[in-house]
Amino acid sequence: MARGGKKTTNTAETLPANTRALGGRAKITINDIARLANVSKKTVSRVINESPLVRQETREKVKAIIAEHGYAPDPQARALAFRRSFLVGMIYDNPSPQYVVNMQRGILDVLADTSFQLVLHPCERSEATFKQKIHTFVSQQKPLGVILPPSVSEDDTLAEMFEELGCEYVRIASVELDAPSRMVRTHDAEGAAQAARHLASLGHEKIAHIHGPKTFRSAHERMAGFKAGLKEHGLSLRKKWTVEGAYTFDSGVQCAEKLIYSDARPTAIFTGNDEMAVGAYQAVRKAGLRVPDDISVVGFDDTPMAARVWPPMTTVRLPIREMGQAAASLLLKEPVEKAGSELVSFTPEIVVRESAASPAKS
Amino acid sequence: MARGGKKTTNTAETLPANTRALGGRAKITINDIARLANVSKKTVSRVINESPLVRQETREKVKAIIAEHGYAPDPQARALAFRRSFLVGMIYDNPSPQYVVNMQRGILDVLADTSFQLVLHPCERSEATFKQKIHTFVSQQKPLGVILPPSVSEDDTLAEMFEELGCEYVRIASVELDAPSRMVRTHDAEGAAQAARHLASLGHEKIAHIHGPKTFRSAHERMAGFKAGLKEHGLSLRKKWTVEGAYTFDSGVQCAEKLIYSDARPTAIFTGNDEMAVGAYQAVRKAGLRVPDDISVVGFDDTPMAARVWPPMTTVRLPIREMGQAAASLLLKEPVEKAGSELVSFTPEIVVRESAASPAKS
DNA sequence: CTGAAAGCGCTTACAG
DNA sequence: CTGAAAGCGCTTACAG
Repeated sequence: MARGGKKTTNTAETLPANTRALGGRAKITINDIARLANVSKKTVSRVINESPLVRQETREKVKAIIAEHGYAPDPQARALAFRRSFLVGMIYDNPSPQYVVNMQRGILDVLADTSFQLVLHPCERSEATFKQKIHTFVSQQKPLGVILPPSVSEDDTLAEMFEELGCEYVRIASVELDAPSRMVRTHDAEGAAQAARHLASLGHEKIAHIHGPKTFRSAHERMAGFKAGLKEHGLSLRKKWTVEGAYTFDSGVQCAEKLIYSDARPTAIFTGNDEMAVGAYQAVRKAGLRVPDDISVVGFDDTPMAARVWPPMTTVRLPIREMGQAAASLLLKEPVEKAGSELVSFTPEIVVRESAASPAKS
Repeated sequence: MARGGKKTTNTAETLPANTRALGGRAKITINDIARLANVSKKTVSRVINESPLVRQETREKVKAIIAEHGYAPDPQARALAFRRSFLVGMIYDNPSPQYVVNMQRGILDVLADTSFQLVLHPCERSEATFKQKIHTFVSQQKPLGVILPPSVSEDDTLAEMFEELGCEYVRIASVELDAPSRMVRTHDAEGAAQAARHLASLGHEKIAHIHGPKTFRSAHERMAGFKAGLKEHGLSLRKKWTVEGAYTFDSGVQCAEKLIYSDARPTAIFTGNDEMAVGAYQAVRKAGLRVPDDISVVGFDDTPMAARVWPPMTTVRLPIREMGQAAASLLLKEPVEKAGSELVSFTPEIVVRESAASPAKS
């Protein structure tokens, strides 16, 4: 048995002092495993990285010793040698906390049993240093990949930057912006069309829409789908009933108030997301009116909040957590496996609760 | 000028091929800075790490060259040499998404302009592998430190584990569990007492409390404070009006229904957190009753949701984001600086909105 | 105050 | 299928 370390002058007693971690017991390394298995560290490395170039027998022997000693390779050392860390970044500017937390959960579901960690990188597209900060983040941390929910996902120049930096990415968006292996697509237009059909079939004609910011592609998609749905019923979205919000609660309140206090008050409002829908609820109530008796409200996303407000909100469900899972799965798969596979996509579906009813006869 | 690299046989033209990152331009390293500044790499290292053992003149020269070339040391290489990464972990089991997202924001506020990254580590205290997973996370990733919101923060054996692993930690809790340098303390009892005083002064006598799970110290603190507040007004919390929830919306609905359909219906409910308060709203409405006309509801936390429900909720505000900031600041400060400083603490304050009113005369 | 040597724990590139 | 050498980009430990 080759028991000699590289420093043959060190006795077994003097070695541990060098190898003890801060306050911990001596940490086992690839060298220990190699010595115990009577192979080179390179072979251990091959086993760790699942290289096919290892004899079955050798592989099993090494694996057994790894398991026996509970050895796990050091992520920092691997990162340095690989020039790539074991981190997955989530880069986001979405203002809805529910959206953010659900997506995190989805990603974490997939990362849970891997050696990858989720690192958060919030940002502001309006900041001048927006891209530079992301560039610094990626070139410093060298994550395996990044996951981009809207609206960050919609920025093509950002995608090019990741490409140049050799960083994998998955874009979650309502438009097919990239190769299938880099996309999780949501059919927002179809979801919005369902909302339109629902309101139209309840008998509404005075229908308003509070859409998200123009900088979000989803805002355009949802509006377009909504218009298409109305058209099927011979209706159209009037300009005076089309208001731009910011996907935030406060903007929902303000936009809904604009509609409520206009000369021609609509009987139904479809909002670009649930946050704004809850804002609309607030405005309706402040005005002494009721949902849905006086004004019907339909949201988008089906965040947990939608079922918790009163009346429970009719909204279009986007499976955000599952989308996060899908994005993380795409990132972790080998390029070979996902090549040729079709696009991963999700079609939202309307969840009918109690915030939309037939308009009062007036 | 010493222009020779270590491989003097390489010409300037052949070097870049070795030093190019995946798809990127040649990356500048500590060796380049050392060569350009005409000092050893060790001296550059000293400047990076702000060692006082560098002559002012030398320091400035090196700093200028670092700035000129936009050099930033490689975090993975530093982590390997330091045996400590540039990550900050947030280890949490709090079921409230709003709480989680607000705390993340607070932490990120502080980490934003540093070289530290926030890594998420959700967990389940009920799982058998709970501690083992955290142990693996910490010993693998070697974060600079971890931030522990309740209820993870309340586990003393966990704190000991971090100590043994040589990992810094900050515990956010409603009880003084640790040294001031490792604690962000919240005076939950005082906040709950304010809720009690408020309800008592409105004239309520039949007052119920839906508290959080017994595994959360905050649940005990809030209940104790609430009882103390009631006592000041000659009131006491009756056992039949004391129900244990799980800090979740659903448990709030169930517990409130138990109270509503009991023989003796209370006129006011104080819940251990806002999630459960919103659940109580739901139960009240399902029963055909109104908040606050039939039953007053007071929450705890003042998450964004509290102001968005109808009627806007009276609740006890805990500055969660600021608590996250405080915890991150504690973690990043040098041990010397924070030693001797007093305990960082936050006292919650009641926010009076519209969900609590005087009970109807019956 | 400064530097040359050795090392952190892995992988790449090369050779057999 | 396997291994010895060199290297990833930093810091520690030691010497001056």
